[in-house]
Amino acid sequence: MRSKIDDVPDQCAVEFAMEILGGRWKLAILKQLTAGTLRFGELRRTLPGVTQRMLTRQLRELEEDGLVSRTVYAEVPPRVEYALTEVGHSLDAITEELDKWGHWYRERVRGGAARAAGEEPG
Amino acid sequence: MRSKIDDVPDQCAVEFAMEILGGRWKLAILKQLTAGTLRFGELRRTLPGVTQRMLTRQLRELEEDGLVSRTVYAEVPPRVEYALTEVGHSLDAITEELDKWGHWYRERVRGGAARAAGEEPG
DNA sequence: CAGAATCCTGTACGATACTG
DNA sequence: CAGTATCGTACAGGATTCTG
Repeated sequence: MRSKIDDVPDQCAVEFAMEILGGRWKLAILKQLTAGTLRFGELRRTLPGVTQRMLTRQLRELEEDGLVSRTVYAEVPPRVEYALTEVGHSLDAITEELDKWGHWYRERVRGGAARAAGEEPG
Repeated sequence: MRSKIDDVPDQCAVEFAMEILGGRWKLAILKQLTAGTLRFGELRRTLPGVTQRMLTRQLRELEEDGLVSRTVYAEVPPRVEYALTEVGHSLDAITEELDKWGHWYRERVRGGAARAAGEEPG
């Protein structure tokens, strides 16, 4: 999913953004970390669907892209903490809105899709 | 990518949102349509990377999810217009911010990642 | 506890060709 | 023009096991 867009002109920055934020868990991870630092296990517990493998991989990619920082403590048992970098925090508003939208949309479809609109998520 | 989350509790709405908006082109498509109605070919031209097949599929899914409306005109040559529904428009702010972020991030990585932050995208 | 290693599968996505 | 129909592949994502 990375480094496919290089020569693409300016046109669609959303496309480019999705190269970074694509993947099923990325934005969810970022959302969880907006609240603050989390250990690997904690993060895992907040995302019931994700496996360790996927969580590890996505975190590594987010780290590579400079959105997440990874701090390893030389202790036993091991402790690894993840936090948003400054760049990562630049997405706080978006993940927040996405969360609200997801909530709103879920209620909307659960409650019957064809009811009168009027209450927007944002 | 659809209908995997059913029994998942309220916890992570971002995860749920990505079930709807996941896929490489969904959000880019939605962004393009914020400006207004577009024909299939027009839409295709604004997204240089996408194939007809993928564009068709993603549009169908967006239609199923009630984010996009599809209008077929009984003409020859055929004309099909796509537009955001009201629900689709509820994502305008998000796609807009995502676009700005993508732009900002791209400049950031292009210009050298380690420069002093301070100018946020939003 | 936080992972690395290994193996496996579904499907997202793509290229090409054909059609009303 | 706006699709469908086929065929094919890469990789996202998962299950399980092993380790410092």
